[in-house]
Amino acid sequence: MKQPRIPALELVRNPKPSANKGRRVTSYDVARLAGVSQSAVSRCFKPGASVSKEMRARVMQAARASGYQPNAIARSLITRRSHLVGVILSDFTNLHYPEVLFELNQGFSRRGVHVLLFTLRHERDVDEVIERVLQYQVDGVVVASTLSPQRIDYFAKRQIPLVFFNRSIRDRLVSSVCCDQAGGERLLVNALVNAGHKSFACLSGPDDSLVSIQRTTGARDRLHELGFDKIPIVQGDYTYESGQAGVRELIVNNRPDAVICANDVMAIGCMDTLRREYNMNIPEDISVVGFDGIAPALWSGYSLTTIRQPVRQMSAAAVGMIMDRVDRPDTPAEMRVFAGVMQGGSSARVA
Amino acid sequence: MKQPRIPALELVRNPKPSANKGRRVTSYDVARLAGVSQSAVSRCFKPGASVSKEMRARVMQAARASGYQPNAIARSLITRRSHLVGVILSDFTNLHYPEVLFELNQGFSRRGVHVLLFTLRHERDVDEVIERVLQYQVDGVVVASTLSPQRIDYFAKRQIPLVFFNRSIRDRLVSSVCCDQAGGERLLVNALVNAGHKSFACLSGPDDSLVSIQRTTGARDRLHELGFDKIPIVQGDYTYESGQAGVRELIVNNRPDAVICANDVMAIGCMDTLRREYNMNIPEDISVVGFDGIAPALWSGYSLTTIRQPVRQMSAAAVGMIMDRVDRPDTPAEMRVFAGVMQGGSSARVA
DNA sequence: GCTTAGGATTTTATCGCGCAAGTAAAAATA
DNA sequence: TATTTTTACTTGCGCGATAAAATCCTAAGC
Repeated sequence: MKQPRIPALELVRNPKPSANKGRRVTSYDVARLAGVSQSAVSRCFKPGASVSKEMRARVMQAARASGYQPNAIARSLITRRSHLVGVILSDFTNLHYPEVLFELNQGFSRRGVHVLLFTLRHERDVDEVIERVLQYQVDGVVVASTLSPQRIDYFAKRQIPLVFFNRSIRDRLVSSVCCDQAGGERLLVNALVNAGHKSFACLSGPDDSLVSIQRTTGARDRLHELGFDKIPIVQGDYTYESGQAGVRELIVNNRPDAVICANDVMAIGCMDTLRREYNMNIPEDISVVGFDGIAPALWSGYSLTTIRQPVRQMSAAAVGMIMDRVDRPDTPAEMRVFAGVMQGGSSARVA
Repeated sequence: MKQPRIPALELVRNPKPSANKGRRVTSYDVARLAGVSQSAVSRCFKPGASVSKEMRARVMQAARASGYQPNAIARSLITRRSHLVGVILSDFTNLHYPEVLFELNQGFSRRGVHVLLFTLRHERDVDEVIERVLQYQVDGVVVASTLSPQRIDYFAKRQIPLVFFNRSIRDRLVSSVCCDQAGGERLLVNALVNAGHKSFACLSGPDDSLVSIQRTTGARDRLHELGFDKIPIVQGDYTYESGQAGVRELIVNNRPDAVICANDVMAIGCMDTLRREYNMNIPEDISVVGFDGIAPALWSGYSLTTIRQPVRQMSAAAVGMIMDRVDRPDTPAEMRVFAGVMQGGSSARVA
């Protein structure tokens, strides 16, 4: 049975075209204004669609006149592509993360994808946050935190691209972009040992941080290989203050001639404390090395010897991996490990 | 020829409930699993809806079993509330912005609203970026950049809440949250003058930055009031390097005994250069002051005397203003100006 | 010259993405 | 029976994909 043409639907939709205060302008409005069908408007906004020149001109003019902008939300419902990605980071006190976020955002933005940002106060909040991310039908998720295996399974089953940033999972291979933490530490240790340092100490991050463990054990293992045993390790939490507190403890108990810090911010805390509270000269009296390569490490007041993570390349890789898997969902998981590069400074005597 | 009605719609929708690989779970799926209607499922996820205990339990169990999460995109289409806000910031090299972003994100997150992040390479890109933000039907926009009057009109007409962060518009009152830039500079100048400084110099930000203009003219005007004329001003761009370059120029040409920097990062660049290149003691030989109160200003290596912007309060205010206007669109525009607080350090002799 | 078949192109009509609001109906309670 | 709670049905948010219809173009045929 044939439906009769729906009468005057347009009038019902928008009783007074002039009084659309606060109302959104839809493609119907533009269609009516241009005297064409709604789908014609739709095709005009889709690159590569077959539209005649006159039609496109007329529609575009009507669109401009009415201030029409396609509704990305409605569009994503039908295309099943939101052009949204979730980025989940822990905190910003570690100055490394803002740099990562900036690069990720730039990378996605260039591809017409937008970043939905989530920051965690504690890594254990991640599961609750993930649920909220997923409700927005993001095209993918970049996460700098660990996830439960069930959660990872869920992503796999739903075929939602997921890339870990500087995290990897023991049991299975998941897509991730990492910096070679242990390798970086080995570079630092080699340089310190070659320069004649004899007693070492480590300042680690929080013990639920995999990155911290990788770095600290990387350094310790290499020291063991080179014949240095019983390396004292003090635990910090990546903050400046914990760098200060940690080095005080080390100075009192161990008086090392090289302090290996699990990140730059703590290394900077160390340096300030060594100079101002213990009147030590760096690197003559003691060497300090960090990890990350944050901007302040380059400030001439510190000139920190550290391992710079190639943040730009790593971010570009993460973006690329997400987008590849968006286009072809069966792309297999891949781990990409980037070498950190030693950034010579003057906070350590190195060979 | 007329198509026959598609039969067995549910079966077409999801041929094999068990094999829904990659397919989204919808409220229909949950409804079928729980043996209820789709609207019942919908109401179970709406707080305050009238649903019997047994029904809710059954639905929730089915939801859990199938891994159902409501589709926020589809929901927002009908409710006209996306629970998304756009945050537009310029760059991250100024370490102040990550702090702002973090606080904004926390504030919105607590209210169940999510941040869509946009960063500008140049402030002039803002119009293009705004269009993309609006396509996502954001509930509001927080922007730390200037906007054209037409664009502001557009927001007003569409009744989209818009709050400027540390920007205000000359011609009309728009909703904004600001720090009292000039007032902060006056505090600094007063303290410097009282401590006996005689020759001053300013290091400004880029000349398209309203904030920089407000700060630098604020300082200069107060100096004029106190009888100090002809204050040399060197222009920087808020970066560490421009702080270094700027102070070199000042030392060669003017040799001031107090340098007033338009932000902390430049002030830090100044300090490092004065100490390392000119062997000067701070604050004995020269005083340096900044503005913002970023975390590194508190590092004991700098202990910068500066004006701390109350970032947390300002962000909370911005969040509140957006949300108020979301709930009641006719809330009038309001400008909230927060006092910066002087953060005593040891980078300047102050009274 | 005009007409028309046949194909290529453009345009229109319809449907549904997933959900929630409104309304009508049914069940439970007073 | 009258009232309240709970449930089911229908519709439409705004748009894009699809298929159907309309239009245009070309060239053969008279």
